Amino acid sequence: MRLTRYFLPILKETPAEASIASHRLMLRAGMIHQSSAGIYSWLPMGFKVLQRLEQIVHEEQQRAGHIPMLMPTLQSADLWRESGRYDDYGKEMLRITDRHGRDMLYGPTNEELITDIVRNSINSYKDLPKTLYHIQWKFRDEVRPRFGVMRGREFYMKDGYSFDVDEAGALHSYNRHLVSYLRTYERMGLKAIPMKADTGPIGGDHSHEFLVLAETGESEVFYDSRVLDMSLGDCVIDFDDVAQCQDIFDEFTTPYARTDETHDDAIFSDVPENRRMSARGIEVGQIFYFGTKYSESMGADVVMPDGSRKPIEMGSHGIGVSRLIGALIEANHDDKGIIWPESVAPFRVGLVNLRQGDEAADAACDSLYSGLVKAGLDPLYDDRDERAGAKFASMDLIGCPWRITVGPRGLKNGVVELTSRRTGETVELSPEDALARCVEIYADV
RNA sequence: CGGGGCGUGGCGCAGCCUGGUAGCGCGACGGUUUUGGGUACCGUAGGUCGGAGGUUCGAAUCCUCUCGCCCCGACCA
Repeated sequence: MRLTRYFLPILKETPAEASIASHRLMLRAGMIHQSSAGIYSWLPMGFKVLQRLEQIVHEEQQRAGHIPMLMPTLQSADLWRESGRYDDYGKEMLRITDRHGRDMLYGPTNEELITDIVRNSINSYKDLPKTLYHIQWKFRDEVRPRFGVMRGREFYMKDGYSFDVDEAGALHSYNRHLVSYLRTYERMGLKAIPMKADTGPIGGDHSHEFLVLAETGESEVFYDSRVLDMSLGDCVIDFDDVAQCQDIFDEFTTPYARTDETHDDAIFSDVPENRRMSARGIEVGQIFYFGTKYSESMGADVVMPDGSRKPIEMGSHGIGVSRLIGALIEANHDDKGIIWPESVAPFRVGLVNLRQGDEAADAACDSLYSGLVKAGLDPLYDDRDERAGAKFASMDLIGCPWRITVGPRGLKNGVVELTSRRTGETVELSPEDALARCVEIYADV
């Protein structure tokens, strides 16, 4: 993309309403525009990042064997009356009446809808297990939306629902989700720690929240510093392998890691003192096995081999996709701007022409630009007639992980510069080598 | 839902207390200049001062109501 043809409304000054880094930087980098409290338009740059995250989530979900679909945002109140949640949910649920006076609502989540679909089409134990998911906009009418997309009223979320015959199957689904989430966050360059979560009125042991450590996080967390060293890395995972998923689950959930909701000082004190940490965290996902709460109240059951009927064992599992962008920026920025991890960068390489209009510089940039495009590196070419300082500042703000700088001075010696946004390190290379180096960097991203 | 704050050109703000018909910086536009980390200068355009009502000869400014937004807390993912 050539910057002169793009829509990137960069702000030089910080808008007054933004108090935390991610919100400030998203506004300044022209990623979002507030439409009303907790509701945002996603401008082209922000939308691009959102799509990158969405793509990773889709790939990892499908890798784990989960099936994509799409449910509507508007739902009928009748289904929610069946489950009993229409009255329980309170004012957070946005209620709407259509022209015929029917009660509708903007979905804050989709258990009822998916249970309705499944009960209509799944009748036998032979049809299970299944995990269906979608990525769709949700609305929760928060009392106090804040921090930009971190706590919006409208937000984009992947929510998946697992359906199993029995508890053992449901627990495998649960473990499988935990493993797939670990992979998902790792791919995004994020350290998200699974922490034992409160299961609320339904009870049970089986809920974990995934927390990204950040000073601006809304939850207080306590953990054994050992969790920070754990990663899946290149581990090959067979998501149908019950034992392997269980092992990974055990490995990652054994060290102490809890939010203030489930924190227990007595257990925490068993952690060696030098590893006992407390911090703040942003919740970017949650998995939950809740058994038959909805299948019983809504009559979703299957016929078993012996001819009896059994309510389906269910779980629901969510990743806050729009919130993740906030979390990513909180975890990856400096005073100049955003520092995108390679895997989620809206543009993978920034190309800066220091002397627009200079014949040699323009030609070198054009050639590099088409090379980068051909290599699938999705470059952003700053071809504005601006001074070097302004171009550098813009690139630093929007956070392209790599920047190729082209100017007459370097070209005289046959070189351009390749700079890492994260380290600031610069190397001089021939244009061909700079391109090759970028291809190499992104080879396995 | 309790507490606090703010609405004035696209953005950041001053003016309000002590009423006299709106100003600064950034940005935009036109020019000159400059050219490897947000260049300097000259000029131009752009505002029913969130809205409604009231007081007054006169309201951005005072009073009442209202809408919107932000922050702290409680709540929630």
